[in-house]
Amino acid sequence: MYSYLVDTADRLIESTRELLWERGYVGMSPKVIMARADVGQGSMYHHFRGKADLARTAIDRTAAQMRADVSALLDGPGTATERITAYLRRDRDALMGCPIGRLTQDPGVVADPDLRGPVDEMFRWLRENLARVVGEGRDRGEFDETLDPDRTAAMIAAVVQGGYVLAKAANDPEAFDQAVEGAVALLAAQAG
Amino acid sequence: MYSYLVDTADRLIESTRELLWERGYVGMSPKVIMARADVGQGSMYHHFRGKADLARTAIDRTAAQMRADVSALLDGPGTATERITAYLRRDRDALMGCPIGRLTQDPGVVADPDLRGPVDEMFRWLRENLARVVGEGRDRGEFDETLDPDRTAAMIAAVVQGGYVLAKAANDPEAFDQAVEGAVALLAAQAG
DNA sequence: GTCTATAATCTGATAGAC
DNA sequence: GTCTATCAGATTATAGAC
Repeated sequence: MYSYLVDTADRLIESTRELLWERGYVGMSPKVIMARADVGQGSMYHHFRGKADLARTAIDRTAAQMRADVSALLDGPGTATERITAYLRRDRDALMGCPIGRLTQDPGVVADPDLRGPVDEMFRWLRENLARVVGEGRDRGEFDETLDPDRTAAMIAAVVQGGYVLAKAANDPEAFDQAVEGAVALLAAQAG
Repeated sequence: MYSYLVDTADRLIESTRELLWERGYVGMSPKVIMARADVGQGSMYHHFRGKADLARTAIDRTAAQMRADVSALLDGPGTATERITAYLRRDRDALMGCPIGRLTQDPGVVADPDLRGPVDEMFRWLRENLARVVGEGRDRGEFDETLDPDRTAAMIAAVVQGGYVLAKAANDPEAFDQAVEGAVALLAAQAG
């Protein structure tokens, strides 16, 4: 796997990113990371200090990618309502869950400030950007004046993260869609 | 710990319940379960077949307790709006997260039908009951006729589960409250 | 940079004595 | 019912040769 990636460190990082998503920090081992990257033990400990170092690098890369993806939607064309709806309805594999959000349930991540830090920053950034768009919509008269941007932003982010939980529990992506559409409908009703 | 519990099996179950909540299935080991319960290895393998058996028993007990707690709120007094708000604002240690919801992020639970089953049933039950109350509120004129009970129920359950994710990411219970209050405000606006 | 060897500890059990 | 002994394999590295 990852044979298309020439760089050894790069293959290790991609392997770690996938495993963090699939199994979390406590659920993955250096051995499995190396096997998936097709990299020997000596190479791994040459490029990284260990499991935590690899995880930190992988989390940073995933967070950066997510910021770019979300920015494209929230700063794209359309009204505030349209951009928020685009974020909510964004194409997702609901059964995979959120590669950053799942880390909040991981005792190994929560216990290590170096690992929790990027997760914290990511959600802080997300909520700020959602709140900004909600505020824009409110100022343009799309939403009621009384709508609180911060709370609404937190609700939107929570519905997405919770939607993954429902989908995984039911082993059915439809549960995610139901939650998202429930939120879209309430926001639309509020706008009208 | 658990010295007040006379029964050995009971102490093992309580220990497992706590560890599943704190560390998840892949993050806990029989050794730690036994140490916390102050029970020897021989006793543990006498009462249970192993880690999975213990976890199954612990999850069932936690799910039963949660059903009772939620029923008390949803089937209690008050309008539909009041009961749903009571569920959303229910006293919680947001930084602890949901003892059932966190299991959906656990590869060891998701991979084992015996362990995922009770989690699936719990959320199915929760969504059905929330949908029933939303439906009652709609029929009584508390909510707009166009409000979809199933989607709204999924949204409510998702906001709670996602609220835990935000709180853990920020290491601050306030994030949970923000998400919940965002949902309460949207539901209230819908009612008006 | 990559390889193999080594190691202390943990994991999740089984076996059999008491 | 509870105890200790034992076990094969995983975990998370370090050491030193190549």
